[in-house]
Amino acid sequence: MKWELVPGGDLALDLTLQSGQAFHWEKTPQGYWVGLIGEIPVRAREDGGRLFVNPGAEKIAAHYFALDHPLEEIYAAFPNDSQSRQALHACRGLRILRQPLWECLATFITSSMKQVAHIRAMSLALRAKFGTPVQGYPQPHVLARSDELSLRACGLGYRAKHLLAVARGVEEGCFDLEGWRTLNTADLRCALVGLPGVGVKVANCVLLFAYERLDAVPIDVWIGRVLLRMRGGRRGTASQLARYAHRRLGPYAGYVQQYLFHVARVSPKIAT
DNA sequence: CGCCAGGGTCTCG
DNA sequence: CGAGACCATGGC
Repeated sequence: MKWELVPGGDLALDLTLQSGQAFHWEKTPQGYWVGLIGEIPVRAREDGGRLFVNPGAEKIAAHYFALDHPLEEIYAAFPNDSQSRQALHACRGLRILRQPLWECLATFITSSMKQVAHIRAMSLALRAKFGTPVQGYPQPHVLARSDELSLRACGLGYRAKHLLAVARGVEEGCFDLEGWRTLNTADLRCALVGLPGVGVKVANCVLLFAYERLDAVPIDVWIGRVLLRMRGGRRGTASQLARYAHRRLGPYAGYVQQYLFHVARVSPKIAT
């Protein structure tokens, strides 16, 4: 099997693909990952922090895995508390992906009140039922011509209505996901929150994982617990927690959040 | 069986 | 504005 080295280093591929950003990658018994970047089939493996992919996929992989993110600068901006430092130590090389807009938005619309394994199951079911021959994430126009019952058959439950409505809005041109790239983060968040089934949390996931807004902080139940501990047990409203996270976690708050999230989720019992 | 999950929306005070 | 009910599904 042929492999090409992708220039750039310091990538922890397992952590990156297991940290609840993208849900369709699969690790083979041979130890490499297979998946799709958009519609392009890609296999990838990591050795000593360096990324190797199938010939021809170097460019798209470098972009998707964000090998250009300045990790040392990001780490220098990490907050200096024990939780953040421990998370950094445990997750060094974990990168925030640059995902295609639609599939990121769609998968996180289906994510509400679901565990990571369930989100993966729904994503795979949608790809199998509606996807292209290579089972890329079904495009908006495909879902737009479907119906709520067919989406529910993929395990979406009440989320089916939201996904269908957003797919139809994108297809009709009401929701210009690509055009919204030029908006500043606050305006972009407002635009996303205007979509059915998209609240602040899902909007921040899409801001962070697809729109390259590395200061966006999705606050789910796990990060909520982390912030609760950071605040010494003091609770707060959603907007209070958001302000606190932004101030406390710094200019790359989204990166810090992802490291904290992964550590909390993988080893929930370890209290620091 | 009860509890929980990378929540959003609507209603009521 | 803030709290609570409700929404489906699957794993444990």
